[in-house]
Amino acid sequence: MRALSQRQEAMLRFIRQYLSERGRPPTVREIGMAVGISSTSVVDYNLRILERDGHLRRERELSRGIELPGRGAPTIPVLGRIAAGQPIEAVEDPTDTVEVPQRFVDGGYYALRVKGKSMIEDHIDDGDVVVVKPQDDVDDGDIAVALIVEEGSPEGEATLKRIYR
Amino acid sequence: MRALSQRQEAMLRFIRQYLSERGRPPTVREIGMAVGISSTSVVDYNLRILERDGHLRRERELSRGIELPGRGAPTIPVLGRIAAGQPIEAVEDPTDTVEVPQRFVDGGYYALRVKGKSMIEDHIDDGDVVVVKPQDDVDDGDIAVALIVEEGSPEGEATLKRIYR
DNA sequence: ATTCGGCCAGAACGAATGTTCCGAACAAAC
DNA sequence: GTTTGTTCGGAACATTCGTTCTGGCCGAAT
Repeated sequence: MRALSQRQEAMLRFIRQYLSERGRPPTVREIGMAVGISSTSVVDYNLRILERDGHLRRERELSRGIELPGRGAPTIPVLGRIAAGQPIEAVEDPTDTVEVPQRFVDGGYYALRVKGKSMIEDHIDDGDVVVVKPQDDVDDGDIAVALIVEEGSPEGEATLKRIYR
Repeated sequence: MRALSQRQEAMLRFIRQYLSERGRPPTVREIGMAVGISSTSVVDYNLRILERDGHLRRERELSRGIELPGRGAPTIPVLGRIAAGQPIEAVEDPTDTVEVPQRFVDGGYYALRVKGKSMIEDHIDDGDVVVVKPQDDVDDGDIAVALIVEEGSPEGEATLKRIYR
């Protein structure tokens, strides 16, 4: 681990800026163009150093295969589907996730995809994803996922409802 | 503008998910693989439809040249450099920007890159970017950008200081 | 002087990737 | 049935792009 050269600092700055402006990583040649390097081998050479020192990660043989650590919003999994009066469906796609603000990651929150337009008055449309916070007590007017545990139905049933009592 | 087919919906979902997980857009072939399309021409065909209907943008002849609208943190420009006891330098790179939380975009905030380690006790290091909120009155102990307007110096001078009085 | 390591340029190779062409299946309308 | 528009699959092509090879320059160490 050594100090970064001026060129390597410029490369890191450019990658950061390119990423936030364009939403995709730059290519080796784009980096070289930006920091005044004519040869792709030199860019590759310095990228290897930056990777060795932990300033970025690379996927080999992949176009634009540069990743900066600590980027991207955190995600939580979408555990199933929910609709008013319908049971929660099994998870269809285990890789289905949604981006959420940081405060949702460690609070036991989970997400469900809404099926149907029964909550359309609350701007919850078909296909929307609701982030659910488990809590025992609800206040009057809260929107809640009411879970009904039944015999023979290991998953139970759940509906999305506005609670009044 | 027509309703999206099931295939196009699946493509959009996959692109969104890939983007948030990997931090880069997928390739045409990766999209096809994910939604069960064997031919790249079919992916291209549907991507053109999605682009025509405004669901995404594409850069032609560019690998991973897919952009989703409304992505990425908002940015504000870095207007110059600042250092204790030194004048603000002219803007070197008009495309130099920093990502900021949403609340900074419309409050008149602007950003300056810090030169030197004179504020290192406040964890403001050389190369850091400070986001400045213009305000007339400062409280004791605030960190302020003090601007000194001079004759013959149209830009004025500014220093970064902690204010006590 | 010689050697060594760090840094660089130019060129070429091969894989990845976007684009295009051709033909076909299908449904709706006439 | 024929036509028309939409969607699709297979293949080929051209460009982009990551990697590698060869060699050169330069300062420090031997």
